[in-house]
Amino acid sequence: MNMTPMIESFVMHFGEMGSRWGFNRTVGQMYALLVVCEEPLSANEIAEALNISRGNVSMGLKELQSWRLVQMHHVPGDRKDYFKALGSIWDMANKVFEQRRKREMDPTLSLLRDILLDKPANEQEKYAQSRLQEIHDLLENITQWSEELQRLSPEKMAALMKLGSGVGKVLDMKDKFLKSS
Amino acid sequence: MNMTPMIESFVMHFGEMGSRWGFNRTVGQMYALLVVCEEPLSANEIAEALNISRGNVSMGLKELQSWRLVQMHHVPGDRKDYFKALGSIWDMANKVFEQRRKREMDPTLSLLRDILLDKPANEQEKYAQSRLQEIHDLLENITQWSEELQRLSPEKMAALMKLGSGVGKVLDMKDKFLKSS
DNA sequence: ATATACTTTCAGAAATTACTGAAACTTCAG
DNA sequence: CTGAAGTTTCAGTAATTTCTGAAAGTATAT
Repeated sequence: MNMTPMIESFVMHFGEMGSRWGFNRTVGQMYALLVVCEEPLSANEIAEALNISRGNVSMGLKELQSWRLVQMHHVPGDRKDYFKALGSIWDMANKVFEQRRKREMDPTLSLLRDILLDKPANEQEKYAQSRLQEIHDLLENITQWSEELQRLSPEKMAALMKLGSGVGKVLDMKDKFLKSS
Repeated sequence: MNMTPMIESFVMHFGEMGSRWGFNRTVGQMYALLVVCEEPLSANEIAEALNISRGNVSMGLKELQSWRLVQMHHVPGDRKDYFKALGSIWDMANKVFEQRRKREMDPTLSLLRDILLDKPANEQEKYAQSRLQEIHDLLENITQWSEELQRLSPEKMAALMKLGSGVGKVLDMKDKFLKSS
């Protein structure tokens, strides 16, 4: 597995971005490589192509598998494990969103719920709770929304995407529609 | 400025989350503190409350100001600068989304555009480009969407949020509406 | 001008996070 | 059962990121 310059530039870039998207550099590179390669790759091929240690590849693949972004493949008559990116790009985006929601919102939401159950002890806490309530409501809304979006069929998702700058219009439409019925 | 246990637990948690949300721990703590405090705080008060260095506070405030999440305040007859969280919670979420979009999607989008302008040199690159095209389209859609959402008025935003699990229904409605007109 | 009260900068220390590679483990064919 | 071919783990090291604090900078009142 040797990468053409085009593929290499993408793989390296994806590695850099990886850290911003919630996985580390090498995991990002590994995933990028598997996405652009049509045929499955063995762990050794990955390590070689990316020039990283075999152990690191093993851990990275484990992580990608736990996120269901990558699938193991067995080639008959070969003892090696082969790996391939799983699902459509939209699936992968979904997975990333889901992971991030779990790590970035759920813990905060649960802390906020706890705090909001307490009685405010003074004026300062009273004000604080009112702000926390706002944050809580917002996070809960975003969570619900993203769960809803995930449940949407790919076709509906595509329709929603295509709506693009028409979201506002649809809201208006909804009002009209409700009134007229 | 001494924090009650309730406030402290939120501030500390927000600090931990901060790193996941794109700013570092102390910046997260500082912002959390300013959000729950009704009256503006001076840089020294912040440093003292959070037990971090004065220099760090200065850098953090600079960052928060550059994101327009925090506003400087001058109290007449006092030479100190005072700081206060700016805008509604929704504004702040918007800022965070915008920042992240800039850091997490724009660079990738621009790289992908460049790569997709090149002619594929072989079958391997042909396949790679088809996957990259998918990623490109998805990112472009998400970008457009989020820009659209940002442009929406707070009221429409609220309406959209309240829609919650009704997104699917609105899509159906849109079809019906289009047909009937 | 100078003292004072405050803010900012930045080199280096500390803390965190990621990576390596050798050793332990697993699996399977003969 | 043994050894070959493969995988995983994890202690130690490397790289990166964050934080400190002392020094330099700025503004104002007198």
